[in-house]
Amino acid sequence: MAADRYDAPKREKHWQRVWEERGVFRTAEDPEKPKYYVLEMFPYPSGRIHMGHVRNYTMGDVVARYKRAQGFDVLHPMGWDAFGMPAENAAMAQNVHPAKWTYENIATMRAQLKSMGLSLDWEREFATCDVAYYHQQQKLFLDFYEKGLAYRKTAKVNWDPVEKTVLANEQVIDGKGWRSGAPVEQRELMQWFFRITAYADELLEALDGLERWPEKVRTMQANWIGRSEGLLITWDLEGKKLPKKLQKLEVFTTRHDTLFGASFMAISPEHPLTAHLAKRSKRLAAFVAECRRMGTSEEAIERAEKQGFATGLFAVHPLEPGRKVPVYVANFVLMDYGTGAIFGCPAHDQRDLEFARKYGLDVLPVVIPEGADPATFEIGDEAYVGPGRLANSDFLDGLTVEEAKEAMAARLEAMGVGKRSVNYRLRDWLISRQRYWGCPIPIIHCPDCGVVPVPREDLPVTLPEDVTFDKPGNPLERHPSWKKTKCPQCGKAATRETDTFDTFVDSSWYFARFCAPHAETPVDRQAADRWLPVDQYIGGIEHAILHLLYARFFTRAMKATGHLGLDEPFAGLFTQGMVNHETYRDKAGNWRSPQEVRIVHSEEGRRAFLKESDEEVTIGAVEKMSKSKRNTVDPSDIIARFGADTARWFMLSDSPPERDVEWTEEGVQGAWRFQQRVWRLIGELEPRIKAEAAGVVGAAGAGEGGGHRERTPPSDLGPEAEALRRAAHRALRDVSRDIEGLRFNRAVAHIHELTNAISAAQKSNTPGMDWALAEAITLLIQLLGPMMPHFGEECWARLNYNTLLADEPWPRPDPALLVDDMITIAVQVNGKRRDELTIARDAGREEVEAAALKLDGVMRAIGGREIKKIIVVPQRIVNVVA
RNA sequence: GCGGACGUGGUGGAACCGGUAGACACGAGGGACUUAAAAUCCCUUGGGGGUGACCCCGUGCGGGUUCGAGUCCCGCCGUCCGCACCA
Repeated sequence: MAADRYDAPKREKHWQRVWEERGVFRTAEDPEKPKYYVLEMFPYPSGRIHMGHVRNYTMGDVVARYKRAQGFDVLHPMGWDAFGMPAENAAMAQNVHPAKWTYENIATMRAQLKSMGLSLDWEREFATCDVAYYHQQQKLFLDFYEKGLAYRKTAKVNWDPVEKTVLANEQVIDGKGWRSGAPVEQRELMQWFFRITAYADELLEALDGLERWPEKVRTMQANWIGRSEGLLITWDLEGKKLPKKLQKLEVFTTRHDTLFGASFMAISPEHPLTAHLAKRSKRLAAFVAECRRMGTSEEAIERAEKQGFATGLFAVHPLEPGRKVPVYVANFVLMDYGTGAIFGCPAHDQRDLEFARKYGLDVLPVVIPEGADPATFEIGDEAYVGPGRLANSDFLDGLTVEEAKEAMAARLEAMGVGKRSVNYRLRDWLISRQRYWGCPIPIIHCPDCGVVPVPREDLPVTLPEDVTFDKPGNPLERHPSWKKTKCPQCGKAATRETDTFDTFVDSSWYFARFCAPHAETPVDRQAADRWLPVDQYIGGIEHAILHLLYARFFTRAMKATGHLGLDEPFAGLFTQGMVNHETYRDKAGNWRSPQEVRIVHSEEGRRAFLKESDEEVTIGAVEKMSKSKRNTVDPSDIIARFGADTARWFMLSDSPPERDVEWTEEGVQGAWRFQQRVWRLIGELEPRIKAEAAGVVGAAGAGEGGGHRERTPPSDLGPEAEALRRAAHRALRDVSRDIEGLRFNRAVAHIHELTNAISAAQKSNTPGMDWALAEAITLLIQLLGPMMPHFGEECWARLNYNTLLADEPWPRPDPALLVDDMITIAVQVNGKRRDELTIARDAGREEVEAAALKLDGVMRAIGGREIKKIIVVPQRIVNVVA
């Protein structure tokens, strides 16, 4: 037996070499064929691949191989999202240059990916930190800048005073820098932005057309863009002398129907009016400082109590000049949404209600729910936000909320104090990073000419290599000479922009670059027009919002600058689930890795023990693989032990791809056993199907030319051989359908079924069985080929085919074998299944009824009662109502 | 709080348009082979009852629509995810 084991790790290297030598997966660029672009989100070169990559790239590879076999010209490239902070962190920690660190990681990970046997076109590989790539990105930036899609403005940033650097929100923990631990300051810095808000509406509307995107992602993006229609209302201010600019206060609202319920105004602590007032009030200045302090911590803001500061100012109600409401500075009003000022209507907004209760302000209901009495309707602890009719509201009384909004908007617009307006939650994309390991922003600052783009002929602006990471701050900023240059316009001494791009910029157009990765322009228009959009994009749900939204924006911006001819980059999107694993903890409370643990199945269930000491460890929750919980499994270990095909097969088999999968040793073993089982099966069948060589193996092996293979079965097939043929062709239909729909777990189940059918049929020696077995096993190998590609080749060769399985066309089922003449349907009595009926597929209603009523189980269940009705659903079910 | 998804055996999960619930796999139990183990093969495996053919119950809980509901509708309970003072 041992001799008949398939030695996966050894044979996999062989087939990888064969594919590479023959250039099997080089993109054909054959205009005769229909194109198919399948792309997985490219990895960050962190050092080693993890199981999440294995899952992601296996799925993409199955699709790529399947589509190739279907006759598509497939583009399936790979690259590296190679800029970013970890390289700089490594530089600081280990004194290694970010470039060296990054390219070494890439080399390691490339080798790991190659060991997976992915059908990638490696000739198109690039890293975003390659000068050749970021050179093109700088060109794109200049084009965007000229179109007004990139601009500079001051913005508040999280500043770490020790590291002397800007921190991303997620790097601020409890108001302190994640590395330094120093309290983070809010600083105003000049920053670069992309004008993504210019496309807010378009990005939102186009979501409807993305039919092959998960509903969930579309919803998330829609919420992120957060469009709301409302009204800008201008109020006059009284009570203090104010400079002219500040005498009017503009607010944005979506509930202008409740204007008659207004009882206060609130402005943001960062509002210009606040700033003006704070100059004359120490107490207000202190209040503002307090709000700012709270503002640095995301958590603190969450449940912070509503607080206000009465300014002494009053706003005049636009429709009732006699009515004046107090103006507060309030900590819950955001400066960067709307106008940074609101009017408060406590009866119909929960926040306003809490605020009003705290400061003793009026709560006047103006929307009355259907059926309630306006005279007695009162607001308690909860604001009423539902539908109803207006009351206490002058000309709006009796109108519905929608009608009242319309009437109010019309009235205020006519008076010149209202303006219909659309607001978005989406803000412009801040792309400046004060870091070294990123694409330099190709701009020069001249004391006389101001902001001057680097002339195109001077591109690329490359990163200096001689940088140090021993001090905090941006190495580009403190480099002795790099930023010193001359103004391209006036020739005077000037400085380079030292900000680099957010790495999301790099990943926003890489899919377009893959179409022609060596082009002298960012995108080769002809290649992009052929290949884009990406037909199937596969990646993690964590990129549902930012990466995918930025890529959608980039595609539009690149269209506006003539680089692309389409709006949406990804026609189909699939988001795969995570890879999880059990966690283990020893008695001391330390996390233990799966490699250190032995699992025992006892009567009380599963127990875990340390291999080294036999100490029992507690089995904890199944969680996402992470270094901190030590519940990771290294793909290379698995590949070395079982082979890549086993890892791939397991990744596809257990869970629906969009859901999380739990990596288990038992599951891997099961996958490995299945592979060995098929191998043994072929070994056992070899003598029988070799005898049929002329009929199936030889004839099929001789087939050439990309079409599907015609097989002519012998005319004397017995019923058992016929049944096997049906099972095989059904499996072919089902697996094809499941791969098409990315339901890999179901495809695997159907392959198992076919394997079981072959195993069972193997025992039979009835007429034609040898031929049917040869056909079934051939189809089996073809079906599992995209999932276990090396093993597929090995089996294909063993079946004496003289082609590469990777070059084989996908087989087509024989339609005649997919319909049965005789079918078995259930027969119910009063909705309960009592028997089943095997009958000719095309039997008529009367025939079915008569046969059903004669069944033992049916007669017993009716028990002599009167039959009221018989429902016959052809080829489905019979239900006798008695 | 708002938005969304989901809830099926010991486990992961199947079940198309409302039509035989539990495919397929893992795990478990029993048996064969073996000196023994591993590997492999065979049988059993939702719960309960019956010698048996069979019968009853069963898809988170409670109702409803229907000849028929895991699937549709209403109301709960629970889990997960996203957003979170967005005016």
